[in-house]
Amino acid sequence: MSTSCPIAECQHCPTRTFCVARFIDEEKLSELPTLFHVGCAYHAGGYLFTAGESVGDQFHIRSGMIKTYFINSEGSEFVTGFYLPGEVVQQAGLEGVHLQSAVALDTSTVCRLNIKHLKNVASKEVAMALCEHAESLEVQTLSHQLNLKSGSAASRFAGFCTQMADRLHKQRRAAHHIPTPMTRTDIASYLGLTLESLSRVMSKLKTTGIIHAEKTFIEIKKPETLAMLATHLS
Amino acid sequence: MSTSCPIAECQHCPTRTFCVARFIDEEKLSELPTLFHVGCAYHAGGYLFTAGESVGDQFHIRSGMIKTYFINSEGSEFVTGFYLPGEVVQQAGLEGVHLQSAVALDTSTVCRLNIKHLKNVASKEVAMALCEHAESLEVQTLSHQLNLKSGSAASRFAGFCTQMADRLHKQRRAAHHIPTPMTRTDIASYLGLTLESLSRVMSKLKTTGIIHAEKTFIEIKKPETLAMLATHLS
DNA sequence: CGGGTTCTTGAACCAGCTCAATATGAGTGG
DNA sequence: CCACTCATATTGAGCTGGTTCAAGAACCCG
Repeated sequence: MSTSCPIAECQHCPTRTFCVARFIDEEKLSELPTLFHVGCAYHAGGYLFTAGESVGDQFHIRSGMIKTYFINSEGSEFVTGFYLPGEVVQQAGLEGVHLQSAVALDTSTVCRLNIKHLKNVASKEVAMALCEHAESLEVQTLSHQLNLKSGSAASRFAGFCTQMADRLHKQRRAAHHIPTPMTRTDIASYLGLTLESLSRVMSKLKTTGIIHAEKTFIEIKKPETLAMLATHLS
Repeated sequence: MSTSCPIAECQHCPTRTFCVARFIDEEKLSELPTLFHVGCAYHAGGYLFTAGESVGDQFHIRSGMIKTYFINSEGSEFVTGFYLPGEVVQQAGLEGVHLQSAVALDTSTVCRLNIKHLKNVASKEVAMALCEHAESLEVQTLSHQLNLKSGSAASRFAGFCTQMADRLHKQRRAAHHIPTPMTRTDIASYLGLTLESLSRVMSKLKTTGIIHAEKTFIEIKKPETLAMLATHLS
């Protein structure tokens, strides 16, 4: 149950309570330095991995923001997710080849955990931690899928905001202030909308005082109204 | 590498080459009977599990067809997948509570593998097999997500057909003949369309001779045209 | 202060939705 | 075996929200 991490940098790490490192046996701790790289730095536009590369690492975000996307057969980009500090970017299947690419939207630091080595020292607790990740990923995917299918443009955007707010809250950060280092085009793609539709929706929500939006952040003024918009499908 | 299964019923099982049972150590084989139930029968409308139940089993489909779905906050049903013989229905996170419900669309037989027991006898190979499942699930989810975002009604339906055809082919079955024990409403929900839109699309494809459709099956007449429709987003 | 990218706003159009009527088919009971 | 009933599927007509195309405004960075 000890959540203390042997490496000094980990003490203040936002992912400390999630990190699989907390499950590694005492006698295996010495292998940790070969197991992962702590706090790799990326600047905006830097790739964590690209589609087609073989899967090697699990990426724990410590600061900044990451977007994942893939390219369809016609060359258009489809954004599949945004990841906050404290969250983990990984392929659900930890084998094979990356299906997506992951890129830093901002200056970001990331811990890279080598999966192959991880498996060698893996205990049942580690396996369970990986399963937990998979589950929370699935929850996110399902709710996103629901959002894509059902909602109007406004409800999709509202859903995006409330989801981000929830995730920020989970990381002990201000839920009403959503940083947006990504472009509007990225958000639109994530929501399955055009840039213009998204822009219109945001304008309307701005004039009704539900949100305040600037280039680099969205501020939620009326969370309840937004939550209603998100669930009330119309 | 031995793929022989100790239980007689398994010899002709379509999931034999996927089944995690092939990785269980010889000395643990005796525990198999407590590990899973072979060939549970469900009739149309029978539930494998429902949302909210705690996750206990992994379901290997041997015959029939299964649909998974969930209900949103407003009570409408959203179909998330159809599963063929030889495929596996499971929660990606093998812990916690089911997020979705799974129901038989037809008379179906299913092997229920108890996950808790499975983990006790689990080897690294089993863990890897579970990861493989997770990966193929992710591939499916991503391509479905893409389909939902990008395509017209026709391309979504075409995507559905070609995906089903691929999966049937993978199970050594006639790829051009897709059994459809589900209702049109189910398919429409899966594709994020209304029943009427789907019906119109199917009618058009029928009159152009690309498919032939009856209540219980869809027959693909021109696979290439259909594949083109699926990828060519317009 | 340009020059490029990103974002906003407007106007026309169209794919898919809604509402509504009809058709088909499976199941039931006479 | 046929008639009735209910659920499911098809087809039509009009509407609407989101897209497309296009022009202009704001912003960033050298």
